[in-house]
Amino acid sequence: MTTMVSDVLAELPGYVLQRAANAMLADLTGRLAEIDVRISDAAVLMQIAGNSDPTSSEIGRVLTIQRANMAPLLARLDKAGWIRRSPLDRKSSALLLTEEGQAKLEAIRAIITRFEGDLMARIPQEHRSHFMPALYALWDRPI
Amino acid sequence: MTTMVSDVLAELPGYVLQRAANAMLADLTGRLAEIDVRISDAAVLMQIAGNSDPTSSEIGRVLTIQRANMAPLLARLDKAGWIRRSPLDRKSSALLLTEEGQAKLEAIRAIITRFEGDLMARIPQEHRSHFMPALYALWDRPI
DNA sequence: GACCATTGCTATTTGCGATAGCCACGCGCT
DNA sequence: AGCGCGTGGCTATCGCAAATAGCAATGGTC
Repeated sequence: MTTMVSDVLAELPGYVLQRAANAMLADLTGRLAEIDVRISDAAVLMQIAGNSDPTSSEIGRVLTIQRANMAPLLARLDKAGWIRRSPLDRKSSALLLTEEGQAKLEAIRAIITRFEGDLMARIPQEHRSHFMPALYALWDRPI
Repeated sequence: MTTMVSDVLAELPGYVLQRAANAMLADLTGRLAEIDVRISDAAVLMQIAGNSDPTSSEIGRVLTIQRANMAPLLARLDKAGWIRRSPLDRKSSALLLTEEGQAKLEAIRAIITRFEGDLMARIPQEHRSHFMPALYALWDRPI
């Protein structure tokens, strides 16, 4: 008995969205694992690099990661030697990439660029230009 | 100082896909919570209803849920009185919906139907018909 | 009848997110 | 200047989904 069971959910948009996101995530997770980076690491490093003197809370706000969850994440990045904190006042610190962090970031960027290219390439070209606009419509972006 | 930090990842398709999926998931989770159902519950119940005498492993295979993770999930559904097991042989059992399970399923279907409608409605109509085909291209469907 | 894959399960771990609570600091208000 | 509210950074803990390892027993195949 092979698979007499059919996926009756396969035509539900929400379900298919979830499956697609999962497949994408698994792929990217695997690619980043080869340089010992998690997706959340990559996201935070890229946000730090792309903004000037961001604080932990600010990064958390853009990425929708709560302060409480930023703490251990940043601790890992710190321990890995990729970021460092530079006090802005007695309360908050700016996050900065170290030399090692910059190097790691370049490796990450290379992987991401290739990954996003591969991703879009999988979408038949007649649908490709509609992909991002459709997704934006579903993402409740906080401004 | 409001939010001087911009989301530099916002143009990456994979990232936006993930954000859209998250928004969708959060919405559906909330709607199903009102009838005390989790998304995974709903998925399993719908698969059981849509196939004849499926076993736990078969359902797990279509939904990509490992056997080990099916066990506690089914235990919950069983405890809730929504499913029951009918032995096929001494090794496997067919999963069946109870009366209560059928009733719950109807409530689930109502919510899902509405949800999927709302979801598609958010997508500007010029992109709408491209949505599912694009996602299918990303989902490595196991036949 | 023997062997091997499969079934259903327990137990444990990891990743990610959410909640609650803490202390200290800054900022705006009067 | 002083007060108080909101915020920043953090610890600790929980929930959920998924993954791994291992196990006993069965079914199917040769």
